[in-house]
Amino acid sequence: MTLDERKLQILETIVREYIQSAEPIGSRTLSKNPKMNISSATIRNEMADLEEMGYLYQPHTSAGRVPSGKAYRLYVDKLMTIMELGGILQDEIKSVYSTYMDEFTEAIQRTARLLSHITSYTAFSTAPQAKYLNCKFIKFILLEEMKVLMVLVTKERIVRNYVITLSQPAEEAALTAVSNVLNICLKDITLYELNDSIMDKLDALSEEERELLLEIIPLLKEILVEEDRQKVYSDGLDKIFNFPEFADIDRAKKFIETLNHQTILAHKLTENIQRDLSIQIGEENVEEAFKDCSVVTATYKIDGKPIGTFGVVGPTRMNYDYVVSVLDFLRKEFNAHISRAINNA
Amino acid sequence: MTLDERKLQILETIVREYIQSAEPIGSRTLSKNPKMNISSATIRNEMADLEEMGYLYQPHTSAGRVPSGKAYRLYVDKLMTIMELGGILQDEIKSVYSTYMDEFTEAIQRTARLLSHITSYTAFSTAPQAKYLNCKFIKFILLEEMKVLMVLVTKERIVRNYVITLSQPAEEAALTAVSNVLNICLKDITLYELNDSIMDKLDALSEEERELLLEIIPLLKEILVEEDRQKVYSDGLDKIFNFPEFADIDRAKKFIETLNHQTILAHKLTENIQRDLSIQIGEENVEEAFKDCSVVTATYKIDGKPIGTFGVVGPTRMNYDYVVSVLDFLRKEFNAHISRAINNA
DNA sequence: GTTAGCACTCTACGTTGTCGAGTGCTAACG
DNA sequence: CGTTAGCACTCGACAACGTAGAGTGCTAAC
Repeated sequence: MTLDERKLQILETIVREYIQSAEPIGSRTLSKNPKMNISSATIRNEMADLEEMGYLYQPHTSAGRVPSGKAYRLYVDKLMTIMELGGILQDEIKSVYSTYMDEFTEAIQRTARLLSHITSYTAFSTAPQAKYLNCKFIKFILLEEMKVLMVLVTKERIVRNYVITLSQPAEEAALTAVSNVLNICLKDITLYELNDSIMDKLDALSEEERELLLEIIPLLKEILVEEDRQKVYSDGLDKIFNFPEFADIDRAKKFIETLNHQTILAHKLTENIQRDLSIQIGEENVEEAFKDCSVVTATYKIDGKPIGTFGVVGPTRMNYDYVVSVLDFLRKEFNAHISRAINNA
Repeated sequence: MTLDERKLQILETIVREYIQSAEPIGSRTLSKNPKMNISSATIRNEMADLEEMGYLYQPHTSAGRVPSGKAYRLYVDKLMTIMELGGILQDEIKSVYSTYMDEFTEAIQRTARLLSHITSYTAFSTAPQAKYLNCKFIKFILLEEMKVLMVLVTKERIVRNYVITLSQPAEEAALTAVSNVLNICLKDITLYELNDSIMDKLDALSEEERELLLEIIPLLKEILVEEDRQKVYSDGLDKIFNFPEFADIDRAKKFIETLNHQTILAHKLTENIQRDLSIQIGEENVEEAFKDCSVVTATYKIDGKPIGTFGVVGPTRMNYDYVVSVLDFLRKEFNAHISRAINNA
């Protein structure tokens, strides 16, 4: 059996209507649709075929049909149309990014809020992974004899602080010397790329300074690992309650639980960081709580390199056309915003 | 009618049992309680009195009785006993604070997690209010010609960064001079107390430096206001689903919505910051979503001054004895932890 | 190949009846 | 006079039952 033109059209209509109504679609309802000028009996036959092919299923005998994950996948891959966002919406998004944001973190948090607001789904965003960030410079501030505050500023204007505990007292001057060496080595590379080339520079340092540097380098690497437990910001957790499929309290509980689990979420959001847009539908999600959800994410980039993501999660019955359109627009706006921020610098 | 000894005992038993079972308590059930050696008929009479006095009510005619807010209030004020925590629990709490935490923010976030974990209620904690923090020092780092990164370190070992945009280019040396003046003026006082005394020091500065300082001071004050939109960390949002009174999806939605509202929450948590422990029961809460919840908060202090809070929220049918015991212990441990951190410095 | 018609299925929903827990009232008891 | 046993009554929870309506699959006719 093949998916001919008519079957496709029927399937598309079912998906569209079901996304709207959340109610199983029956043959009679469908035949009333102005686009359909075939009888309900014919549609019944076609629907039976589509069910056999795995695109539809019935919650129970004598109910209408509901699209399966396979149907949504087909819809998303072949039938969906990305539309241009309305001017008002475009303006709203742009205005968020027009007020200049000094703090990158703030921009990424606001993006989650904006996203949830305009899509009415639960949204989230991830802070950039440390390994992808380009150092601008490192500065050390002596807090106490054995404690040093390291301030790390990246090209993307992300500021991070780390308190480092040393094994022996350090002096202000030595710290300055060490930071100078580090700043030269790290110029325009990521912390991740910091390699042994730094050893060449050791000659310029005094014995004491060298020891200090050798103590600090492993700590830098440690921070990297630490940081990979990535921060995730979410917004609109309550939005999930607007969907009848989550009226069941157990399901809602599982959902909220999972969304509060930073580690799971961080992994979920970055597994497709290589793609500009990624859509995962129902069973395609490995996480138990997302098996009846769809997750759509977009990747943001710096200098063409993907460094973080944002996205929404909602029922599989998601308004994919709209969500994808919004995410694609937002992705471009956000990239533009970052690049403005960096080049302004 | 007066609350005699027997009425009190009956009321106490009802509260205790209802907290356990979440089911209305009937006279027969109560008469079976070993502590009660009066018949169910007598209890019925007493219950009728207690209802008339406003301590109990019936969900419907032929149901048992349920404690009112007034009953919980009486229970909490007069009948409850704070117990000593079990040794294992004490150890668990202490171990969290024994690993030295460099970042204050981390400690406060972990406290929320710990609290939710050991009480099984939704927990939260607030970061300290900027106005209560004691400056240790301020440092400026020149990012670009017109942009300065201000690093603020407090005695409590809280590190904050702010990017400041200047009206005209600044030089490294001028920034150092300005930070020196500020560091002297702010020594051991809070940002909030920063007053005009600073004007006396202006003589020591060059014209250029003076202008810079005058530009930075208002920004400092602005940060103060900004910061008063206080950060709140929460944990165990999903815990609320464990209570049958929140099985209703609308109620759960309202709850999650409110808990995601930083501003409301921040206000809620700090309104009783002057008290070591505060308990708000049901209708005593002004927030709509908390009208059938109880909120218990504890205040943490530095040098005897209250600077922030943490606490839990759950159904009015809350295990007050346990929660208060935990919060009181945690409060003391946390205070001790902070004071260790500061004095170690 | 398409459609009308029909018997069939299953859920949602309202009705009805029963059970049990709990109450208030009254009368009797110590 | 406070306490208690007894009794009639109330009400929600729950199961059983019946009906309405939406939808299906199959068959026969177009």
